Amino acid sequence: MAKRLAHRPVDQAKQDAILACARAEFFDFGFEAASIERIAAAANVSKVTIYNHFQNKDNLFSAMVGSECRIMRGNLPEISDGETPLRVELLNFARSMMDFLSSPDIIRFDRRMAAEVERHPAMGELFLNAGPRLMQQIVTNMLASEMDRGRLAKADPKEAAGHLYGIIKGFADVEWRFSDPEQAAGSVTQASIEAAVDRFLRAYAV
Amino acid sequence: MAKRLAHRPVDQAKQDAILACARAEFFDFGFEAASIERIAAAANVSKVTIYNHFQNKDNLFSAMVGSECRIMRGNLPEISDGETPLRVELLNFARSMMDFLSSPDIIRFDRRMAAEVERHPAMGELFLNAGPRLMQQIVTNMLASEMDRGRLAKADPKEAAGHLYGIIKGFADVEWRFSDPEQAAGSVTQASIEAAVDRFLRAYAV
DNA sequence: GTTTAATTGAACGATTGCGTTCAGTAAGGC
DNA sequence: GCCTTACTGAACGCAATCGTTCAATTAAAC
Repeated sequence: MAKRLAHRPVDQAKQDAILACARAEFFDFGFEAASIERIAAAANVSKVTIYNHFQNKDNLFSAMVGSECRIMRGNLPEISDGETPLRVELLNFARSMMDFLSSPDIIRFDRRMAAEVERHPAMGELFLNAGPRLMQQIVTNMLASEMDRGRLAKADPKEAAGHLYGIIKGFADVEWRFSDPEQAAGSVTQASIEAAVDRFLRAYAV
Repeated sequence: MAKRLAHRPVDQAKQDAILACARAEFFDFGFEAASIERIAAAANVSKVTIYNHFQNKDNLFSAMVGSECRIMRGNLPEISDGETPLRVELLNFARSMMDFLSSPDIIRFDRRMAAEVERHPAMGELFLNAGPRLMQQIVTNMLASEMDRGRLAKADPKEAAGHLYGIIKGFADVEWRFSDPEQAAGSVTQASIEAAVDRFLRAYAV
Protein backbone atom coordinates (compact mmCIF):
# COMPACT_ATOMS: atom_id res chain seq x y z
CA MET A 1 0.00 0.00 0.00
CA ALA A 2 2.90 2.31 0.63
CA LYS A 3 2.92 3.98 -2.77
CA ARG A 4 6.04 6.04 -2.67
CA LEU A 5 6.26 8.93 -5.05
CA ALA A 6 8.73 11.70 -5.30
CA HIS A 7 7.98 14.15 -2.54
CA ARG A 8 9.46 16.04 0.33
CA PRO A 9 8.82 14.09 3.55
CA VAL A 10 7.33 15.63 6.68
CA ASP A 11 9.89 17.12 8.99
CA GLN A 12 9.43 15.08 12.15
CA ALA A 13 11.56 17.45 14.17
CA LYS A 14 9.11 20.23 13.43
CA GLN A 15 6.19 18.04 14.46
CA ASP A 16 7.87 17.38 17.78
CA ALA A 17 8.76 21.00 18.29
CA ILE A 18 5.17 22.01 17.64
CA LEU A 19 3.84 19.52 20.17
CA ALA A 20 6.41 20.52 22.75
CA CYS A 21 5.62 24.20 22.37
CA ALA A 22 1.90 23.51 22.30
CA ARG A 23 2.30 21.72 25.59
CA ALA A 24 4.00 24.71 27.17
CA GLU A 25 1.48 27.13 25.72
CA PHE A 26 -1.58 25.15 26.73
CA PHE A 27 -0.20 24.52 30.20
CA ASP A 28 0.66 28.16 30.73
CA PHE A 29 -2.52 29.71 29.39
CA GLY A 30 -5.20 27.04 29.16
CA PHE A 31 -6.97 26.05 26.00
CA GLU A 32 -8.92 29.20 25.25
CA ALA A 33 -6.20 31.70 25.97
CA ALA A 34 -3.50 29.74 24.19
CA SER A 35 -2.43 31.30 20.92
CA ILE A 36 -1.50 29.24 17.90
CA GLU A 37 0.58 32.08 16.53
CA ARG A 38 2.61 32.07 19.73
CA ILE A 39 3.09 28.33 19.46
CA ALA A 40 4.25 28.74 15.87
CA ALA A 41 6.72 31.41 16.86
CA ALA A 42 8.07 29.38 19.77
CA ALA A 43 8.51 26.31 17.57
CA ASN A 44 10.16 28.31 14.79
CA VAL A 45 7.48 27.21 12.44
CA SER A 46 4.97 28.87 10.21
CA LYS A 47 1.42 29.03 11.44
CA VAL A 48 0.35 27.40 8.20
CA THR A 49 2.49 24.38 8.99
CA ILE A 50 0.59 23.88 12.21
CA TYR A 51 -2.69 24.03 10.35
CA ASN A 52 -1.36 21.55 7.83
CA HIS A 53 -0.35 19.04 10.46
CA PHE A 54 -3.28 19.50 12.78
CA GLN A 55 -6.44 20.93 11.32
CA ASN A 56 -7.44 23.24 14.12
CA LYS A 57 -6.87 24.18 17.71
CA ASP A 58 -8.93 21.31 19.05
CA ASN A 59 -6.95 18.74 17.11
CA LEU A 60 -3.69 20.25 18.19
CA PHE A 61 -4.80 20.09 21.79
CA SER A 62 -5.92 16.49 21.47
CA ALA A 63 -2.65 15.48 19.84
CA MET A 64 -0.72 17.18 22.60
CA VAL A 65 -2.71 15.44 25.30
CA GLY A 66 -2.28 12.11 23.59
CA SER A 67 1.45 12.55 23.34
CA GLU A 68 1.63 13.72 26.93
CA CYS A 69 -0.34 10.72 28.12
CA ARG A 70 2.02 8.40 26.30
CA ILE A 71 4.94 9.94 28.13
CA MET A 72 3.13 9.77 31.45
CA ARG A 73 2.43 6.09 30.93
CA GLY A 74 6.13 5.39 30.78
CA ASN A 75 6.81 7.18 34.04
CA LEU A 76 4.22 5.60 36.28
CA PRO A 77 5.45 4.22 39.58
CA GLU A 78 6.37 0.59 39.38
CA ILE A 79 5.87 -2.31 41.69
CA SER A 80 8.77 -4.41 42.86
CA ASP A 81 6.89 -7.68 42.67
CA GLY A 82 9.33 -9.98 44.33
CA GLU A 83 10.49 -11.63 47.45
CA THR A 84 10.96 -8.38 49.32
CA PRO A 85 9.02 -8.10 52.57
CA LEU A 86 5.54 -6.73 52.07
CA ARG A 87 6.16 -3.62 54.14
CA VAL A 88 9.23 -2.72 52.12
CA GLU A 89 7.37 -3.34 48.90
CA LEU A 90 4.56 -1.03 49.95
CA LEU A 91 6.95 1.61 51.21
CA ASN A 92 8.80 1.65 47.91
CA PHE A 93 5.60 1.96 45.99
CA ALA A 94 4.26 4.70 48.24
CA ARG A 95 7.46 6.66 47.91
CA SER A 96 7.58 6.51 44.14
CA MET A 97 3.87 7.21 43.86
CA MET A 98 4.12 10.34 45.97
CA ASP A 99 7.22 11.51 44.13
CA PHE A 100 5.39 11.01 40.87
CA LEU A 101 2.18 12.73 41.93
CA SER A 102 3.98 15.67 43.49
CA SER A 103 6.07 16.51 40.46
CA PRO A 104 5.15 19.96 39.16
CA ASP A 105 4.64 18.61 35.65
CA ILE A 106 2.03 16.14 36.78
CA ILE A 107 0.31 18.69 38.99
CA ARG A 108 0.08 21.19 36.15
CA PHE A 109 -1.18 18.56 33.78
CA ASP A 110 -3.79 17.47 36.27
CA ARG A 111 -4.95 21.06 36.72
CA ARG A 112 -5.32 21.79 33.06
CA MET A 113 -7.05 18.55 32.30
CA ALA A 114 -9.55 19.14 35.08
CA ALA A 115 -10.52 22.46 33.56
CA GLU A 116 -10.54 21.34 29.95
CA VAL A 117 -12.67 18.28 30.59
CA GLU A 118 -15.80 20.39 30.52
CA ARG A 119 -15.15 21.36 26.91
CA HIS A 120 -13.33 18.18 25.87
CA PRO A 121 -14.91 15.27 27.73
CA ALA A 122 -13.03 12.74 25.62
CA MET A 123 -9.76 14.16 26.91
CA GLY A 124 -10.86 13.26 30.40
CA GLU A 125 -11.29 9.64 29.49
CA LEU A 126 -7.96 9.63 27.70
CA PHE A 127 -6.23 11.01 30.75
CA LEU A 128 -8.00 8.70 33.18
CA ASN A 129 -6.96 5.68 31.15
CA ALA A 130 -3.38 6.81 30.76
CA GLY A 131 -2.90 7.82 34.37
CA PRO A 132 -5.13 7.18 37.36
CA ARG A 133 -6.86 4.04 36.10
CA LEU A 134 -3.59 2.52 35.05
CA MET A 135 -2.15 3.20 38.47
CA GLN A 136 -5.27 1.75 40.04
CA GLN A 137 -4.80 -1.41 38.00
CA ILE A 138 -1.18 -1.71 39.00
CA VAL A 139 -2.01 -1.42 42.67
CA THR A 140 -4.98 -3.76 42.35
CA ASN A 141 -2.88 -6.48 40.75
CA MET A 142 -0.21 -6.15 43.37
CA LEU A 143 -2.67 -6.37 46.25
CA ALA A 144 -4.53 -9.27 44.66
CA SER A 145 -1.36 -11.28 44.44
CA GLU A 146 -0.45 -10.41 48.02
CA MET A 147 -3.87 -11.58 49.13
CA ASP A 148 -3.42 -14.81 47.25
CA ARG A 149 -0.06 -15.25 48.87
CA GLY A 150 -1.70 -14.81 52.24
CA ARG A 151 0.24 -11.73 53.23
CA LEU A 152 -2.88 -9.59 53.27
CA ALA A 153 -6.42 -10.28 54.41
CA LYS A 154 -8.74 -11.46 51.65
CA ALA A 155 -10.88 -8.64 50.32
CA ASP A 156 -11.92 -6.92 47.14
CA PRO A 157 -8.50 -5.98 45.74
CA LYS A 158 -9.81 -3.04 43.74
CA GLU A 159 -11.42 -1.57 46.82
CA ALA A 160 -8.26 -2.21 48.78
CA ALA A 161 -6.29 -0.41 46.09
CA GLY A 162 -8.47 2.65 46.61
CA HIS A 163 -7.87 2.45 50.33
CA LEU A 164 -4.11 2.22 49.91
CA TYR A 165 -4.01 4.99 47.36
CA GLY A 166 -6.19 7.20 49.52
CA ILE A 167 -4.51 6.59 52.83
CA ILE A 168 -1.14 7.41 51.30
CA LYS A 169 -2.36 10.59 49.62
CA GLY A 170 -4.39 11.89 52.54
CA PHE A 171 -4.90 15.61 52.05
CA ALA A 172 -1.65 16.06 50.15
CA ASP A 173 -2.99 16.06 46.63
CA VAL A 174 -5.56 18.70 47.45
CA GLU A 175 -2.92 21.01 48.86
CA TRP A 176 -0.74 20.43 45.83
CA ARG A 177 -3.45 21.22 43.36
CA PHE A 178 -4.24 24.60 44.87
CA SER A 179 -0.84 25.81 45.99
CA ASP A 180 2.41 26.55 44.25
CA PRO A 181 3.33 23.33 42.44
CA GLU A 182 7.03 24.07 42.73
CA GLN A 183 6.82 23.60 46.48
CA ALA A 184 5.08 20.25 46.22
CA ALA A 185 8.05 18.21 45.05
CA GLY A 186 9.78 16.51 47.94
CA SER A 187 7.27 17.74 50.48
CA VAL A 188 6.33 14.27 51.66
CA THR A 189 8.30 13.02 54.62
CA GLN A 190 9.36 9.43 54.96
CA ALA A 191 7.73 9.35 58.38
CA SER A 192 4.30 10.18 56.98
CA ILE A 193 4.68 7.52 54.33
CA GLU A 194 5.59 4.92 56.91
CA ALA A 195 2.65 5.94 59.06
CA ALA A 196 0.25 5.53 56.16
CA VAL A 197 1.63 2.17 55.09
CA ASP A 198 1.60 0.86 58.64
CA ARG A 199 -2.01 1.89 59.12
CA PHE A 200 -2.89 0.16 55.88
CA LEU A 201 -1.08 -2.99 56.95
CA ARG A 202 -2.99 -2.96 60.20
CA ALA A 203 -6.28 -2.49 58.42
CA TYR A 204 -5.55 -5.40 56.14
CA ALA A 205 -3.66 -7.65 58.52
CA VAL A 206 -4.54 -11.31 58.15
CA MET B 1 -17.94 58.20 59.88
CA ALA B 2 -21.06 57.30 57.98
CA LYS B 3 -21.64 60.71 56.41
CA ARG B 4 -24.98 60.21 54.79
CA LEU B 5 -25.89 62.55 52.01
CA ALA B 6 -28.72 62.48 49.59
CA HIS B 7 -28.04 59.73 47.13
CA ARG B 8 -29.49 56.75 45.39
CA PRO B 9 -28.45 53.58 47.19
CA VAL B 10 -26.80 50.62 45.46
CA ASP B 11 -29.24 48.07 44.19
CA GLN B 12 -28.25 44.96 46.11
CA ALA B 13 -30.40 42.74 43.93
CA LYS B 14 -28.32 43.75 40.93
CA GLN B 15 -25.10 43.00 42.77
CA ASP B 16 -26.35 39.54 43.59
CA ALA B 17 -27.57 38.92 40.06
CA ILE B 18 -24.19 39.93 38.68
CA LEU B 19 -22.35 37.55 41.00
CA ALA B 20 -24.73 34.71 40.25
CA CYS B 21 -24.38 35.15 36.53
CA ALA B 22 -20.63 35.61 36.82
CA ARG B 23 -20.51 32.31 38.62
CA ALA B 24 -22.34 30.55 35.82
CA GLU B 25 -20.24 32.23 33.16
CA PHE B 26 -16.88 31.55 34.81
CA PHE B 27 -17.84 27.97 35.57
CA ASP B 28 -19.02 27.34 32.04
CA PHE B 29 -16.17 28.99 30.15
CA GLY B 30 -13.25 29.50 32.52
CA PHE B 31 -11.74 32.85 33.34
CA GLU B 32 -10.22 33.79 30.00
CA ALA B 33 -13.11 32.74 27.81
CA ALA B 34 -15.74 34.24 30.07
CA SER B 35 -17.31 37.37 28.65
CA ILE B 36 -18.31 40.30 30.79
CA GLU B 37 -20.79 41.43 28.17
CA ARG B 38 -22.48 38.04 28.38
CA ILE B 39 -22.60 38.30 32.16
CA ALA B 40 -24.16 41.74 31.90
CA ALA B 41 -26.78 40.47 29.48
CA ALA B 42 -27.59 37.46 31.63
CA ALA B 43 -27.92 39.62 34.74
CA ASN B 44 -30.08 42.20 32.97
CA VAL B 45 -27.56 44.86 33.81
CA SER B 46 -25.51 47.34 31.88
CA LYS B 47 -21.87 46.47 31.37
CA VAL B 48 -20.99 49.82 32.92
CA THR B 49 -22.70 48.80 36.12
CA ILE B 50 -20.42 45.79 36.40
CA TYR B 51 -17.38 47.98 35.91
CA ASN B 52 -18.70 50.36 38.54
CA HIS B 53 -19.15 47.66 41.13
CA PHE B 54 -16.06 45.63 40.34
CA GLN B 55 -13.23 47.40 38.59
CA ASN B 56 -12.21 44.71 36.15
CA LYS B 57 -12.51 41.07 35.26
CA ASP B 58 -10.02 39.97 37.90
CA ASN B 59 -11.91 41.70 40.66
CA LEU B 60 -15.19 40.28 39.49
CA PHE B 61 -13.70 36.82 39.52
CA SER B 62 -12.26 37.28 42.98
CA ALA B 63 -15.55 38.56 44.34
CA MET B 64 -17.35 35.61 42.83
CA VAL B 65 -14.91 33.15 44.34
CA GLY B 66 -15.19 34.83 47.72
CA SER B 67 -18.94 34.67 47.66
CA GLU B 68 -18.86 31.09 46.50
CA CYS B 69 -16.47 30.12 49.28
CA ARG B 70 -18.77 31.71 51.82
CA ILE B 71 -21.62 29.57 50.58
CA MET B 72 -19.47 26.46 50.55
CA ARG B 73 -18.47 27.07 54.14
CA GLY B 74 -22.09 26.84 55.21
CA ASN B 75 -22.62 23.53 53.45
CA LEU B 76 -19.66 21.57 54.74
CA PRO B 77 -20.42 18.16 56.21
CA GLU B 78 -21.02 18.26 59.93
CA ILE B 79 -20.00 16.04 62.74
CA SER B 80 -22.54 14.57 65.08
CA ASP B 81 -20.41 14.94 68.19
CA GLY B 82 -22.42 13.02 70.66
CA GLU B 83 -23.06 9.82 72.39
CA THR B 84 -23.66 7.92 69.19
CA PRO B 85 -21.45 4.88 68.67
CA LEU B 86 -18.18 5.74 66.97
CA ARG B 87 -18.89 3.64 63.93
CA VAL B 88 -22.22 5.33 63.36
CA GLU B 89 -20.63 8.72 63.83
CA LEU B 90 -17.99 7.96 61.24
CA LEU B 91 -20.50 6.47 58.84
CA ASN B 92 -22.65 9.55 59.03
CA PHE B 93 -19.71 11.78 58.42
CA ALA B 94 -18.43 9.69 55.53
CA ARG B 95 -21.82 9.68 53.92
CA SER B 96 -22.31 13.42 54.10
CA MET B 97 -18.73 14.07 53.04
CA MET B 98 -19.07 11.96 49.93
CA ASP B 99 -22.43 13.47 49.10
CA PHE B 100 -20.90 16.89 49.45
CA LEU B 101 -17.80 16.16 47.39
CA SER B 102 -19.71 14.43 44.64
CA SER B 103 -22.19 17.22 44.05
CA PRO B 104 -21.74 18.63 40.53
CA ASP B 105 -21.45 22.16 41.87
CA ILE B 106 -18.50 21.29 44.03
CA ILE B 107 -16.84 19.26 41.30
CA ARG B 108 -17.13 22.11 38.83
CA PHE B 109 -15.88 24.61 41.35
CA ASP B 110 -12.92 22.39 42.15
CA ARG B 111 -12.08 22.06 38.46
CA ARG B 112 -12.17 25.73 37.73
CA MET B 113 -10.20 26.68 40.78
CA ALA B 114 -7.51 24.17 39.94
CA ALA B 115 -7.02 25.76 36.54
CA GLU B 116 -7.25 29.35 37.69
CA VAL B 117 -4.77 28.95 40.51
CA GLU B 118 -1.89 29.35 38.10
CA ARG B 119 -3.01 32.86 37.22
CA HIS B 120 -4.60 33.71 40.58
CA PRO B 121 -2.55 32.03 43.31
CA ALA B 122 -4.38 33.94 46.02
CA MET B 123 -7.64 32.31 44.93
CA GLY B 124 -6.08 28.95 45.68
CA GLU B 125 -5.41 29.91 49.25
CA LEU B 126 -8.89 31.33 49.61
CA PHE B 127 -10.42 28.13 48.37
CA LEU B 128 -8.21 25.89 50.48
CA ASN B 129 -9.13 27.80 53.60
CA ALA B 130 -12.82 27.82 52.85
CA GLY B 131 -13.05 24.18 51.84
CA PRO B 132 -10.46 21.45 52.24
CA ARG B 133 -8.56 22.88 55.20
CA LEU B 134 -11.76 23.58 57.06
CA MET B 135 -12.92 20.04 56.46
CA GLN B 136 -9.53 18.80 57.59
CA GLN B 137 -9.88 20.78 60.80
CA ILE B 138 -13.34 19.41 61.46
CA VAL B 139 -12.16 15.85 61.06
CA THR B 140 -9.04 16.48 63.08
CA ASN B 141 -11.01 17.84 66.00
CA MET B 142 -13.44 14.96 65.91
CA LEU B 143 -10.68 12.36 65.87
CA ALA B 144 -8.72 14.12 68.59
CA SER B 145 -11.68 14.03 70.90
CA GLU B 146 -12.30 10.39 70.10
CA MET B 147 -8.68 9.61 70.91
CA ASP B 148 -9.01 11.44 74.20
CA ARG B 149 -12.15 9.50 74.93
CA GLY B 150 -10.22 6.30 74.28
CA ARG B 151 -12.35 5.13 71.41
CA LEU B 152 -9.45 5.39 68.97
CA ALA B 153 -5.76 4.62 69.30
CA LYS B 154 -3.64 7.60 70.28
CA ALA B 155 -1.93 9.14 67.27
CA ASP B 156 -1.38 12.42 65.49
CA PRO B 157 -5.00 13.45 64.91
CA LYS B 158 -4.18 15.57 61.88
CA GLU B 159 -2.44 12.69 60.24
CA ALA B 160 -5.31 10.40 61.15
CA ALA B 161 -7.70 12.89 59.58
CA GLY B 162 -5.79 12.59 56.35
CA HIS B 163 -6.00 8.82 56.55
CA LEU B 164 -9.73 8.86 57.16
CA TYR B 165 -10.37 11.40 54.43
CA GLY B 166 -8.21 9.47 52.00
CA ILE B 167 -9.48 6.01 52.74
CA ILE B 168 -13.05 7.19 52.26
CA LYS B 169 -12.32 8.98 49.02
CA GLY B 170 -10.14 6.31 47.48
CA PHE B 171 -10.06 6.83 43.74
CA ALA B 172 -13.51 8.37 43.64
CA ASP B 173 -12.53 12.03 43.51
CA VAL B 174 -10.17 11.45 40.62
CA GLU B 175 -12.89 9.79 38.60
CA TRP B 176 -15.27 12.58 39.43
CA ARG B 177 -12.92 15.30 38.37
CA PHE B 178 -12.33 13.88 34.91
CA SER B 179 -15.71 12.42 34.03
CA ASP B 180 -19.19 13.82 33.64
CA PRO B 181 -19.95 15.55 36.96
CA GLU B 182 -23.65 14.89 36.58
CA GLN B 183 -23.03 11.18 36.99
CA ALA B 184 -20.98 11.60 40.15
CA ALA B 185 -23.83 12.46 42.51
CA GLY B 186 -25.10 9.41 44.32
CA SER B 187 -22.47 7.14 42.81
CA VAL B 188 -21.08 6.07 46.18
CA THR B 189 -22.62 2.92 47.59
CA GLN B 190 -23.28 2.49 51.26
CA ALA B 191 -21.32 -0.75 51.15
CA SER B 192 -18.15 0.98 50.01
CA ILE B 193 -18.53 3.59 52.71
CA GLU B 194 -18.91 0.93 55.36
CA ALA B 195 -15.90 -0.91 54.03
CA ALA B 196 -13.76 2.21 54.23
CA VAL B 197 -14.91 3.14 57.73
CA ASP B 198 -14.40 -0.39 58.98
CA ARG B 199 -10.86 -0.50 57.60
CA PHE B 200 -10.14 2.81 59.26
CA LEU B 201 -11.51 1.57 62.55
CA ARG B 202 -9.32 -1.50 62.30
CA ALA B 203 -6.27 0.61 61.52
CA TYR B 204 -6.93 2.81 64.53
CA ALA B 205 -8.34 0.24 66.94
CA VAL B 206 -7.14 0.69 70.48
C1' DG C 1 17.50 17.62 -13.23
C1' DT C 2 12.77 16.81 -12.60
C1' DT C 3 8.91 16.05 -9.69
C1' DT C 4 6.25 16.26 -5.82
C1' DA C 5 5.04 17.88 -1.58
C1' DA C 6 6.36 20.47 2.68
C1' DT C 7 7.10 24.88 4.23
C1' DT C 8 7.07 29.86 4.52
C1' DG C 9 5.71 34.84 5.13
C1' DA C 10 2.53 38.03 4.71
C1' DA C 11 -1.74 39.60 4.32
C1' DC C 12 -6.85 39.33 4.89
C1' DG C 13 -11.68 38.97 6.88
C1' DA C 14 -14.31 38.19 10.51
C1' DT C 15 -15.06 37.94 15.17
C1' DT C 16 -14.57 38.85 19.83
C1' DG C 17 -13.52 41.08 24.06
C1' DC C 18 -11.93 44.57 27.33
C1' DG C 19 -12.37 48.80 29.28
C1' DT C 20 -13.77 53.78 28.53
C1' DT C 21 -16.58 57.71 27.52
C1' DC C 22 -20.72 60.38 27.49
C1' DA C 23 -25.19 62.15 27.59
C1' DG C 24 -29.35 61.01 29.56
C1' DT C 25 -32.57 58.72 32.89
C1' DA C 26 -34.24 56.63 37.29
C1' DA C 27 -34.71 56.60 42.15
C1' DG C 28 -34.16 57.17 46.79
C1' DG C 29 -32.63 60.61 50.73
C1' DC C 30 -33.25 65.39 52.37
C1' DG D 1 -39.29 69.37 44.89
C1' DC D 2 -34.19 69.24 45.00
C1' DC D 3 -29.86 66.81 44.95
C1' DT D 4 -26.92 63.32 44.69
C1' DT D 5 -25.92 59.09 43.03
C1' DA D 6 -26.92 54.56 40.48
C1' DC D 7 -27.84 52.99 36.32
C1' DT D 8 -28.45 52.64 31.17
C1' DG D 9 -27.48 52.24 26.12
C1' DA D 10 -24.76 53.04 22.60
C1' DA D 11 -20.67 53.90 20.62
C1' DC D 12 -15.54 53.97 20.39
C1' DG D 13 -10.50 52.62 20.31
C1' DC D 14 -7.65 49.04 20.66
C1' DA D 15 -5.83 44.62 20.60
C1' DA D 16 -6.00 39.81 19.98
C1' DT D 17 -7.25 35.45 17.83
C1' DC D 18 -8.68 32.01 14.48
C1' DG D 19 -8.50 30.04 10.22
C1' DT D 20 -7.78 31.01 5.14
C1' DT D 21 -5.54 32.29 0.93
C1' DC D 22 -1.65 32.88 -2.24
C1' DA D 23 2.58 33.10 -4.46
C1' DA D 24 7.16 31.81 -3.59
C1' DT D 25 10.71 28.72 -1.77
C1' DT D 26 12.87 24.55 -0.13
C1' DA D 27 14.21 19.84 0.01
C1' DA D 28 13.98 15.13 -0.45
C1' DA D 29 12.87 11.20 -3.84
C1' DC D 30 13.21 9.59 -8.41
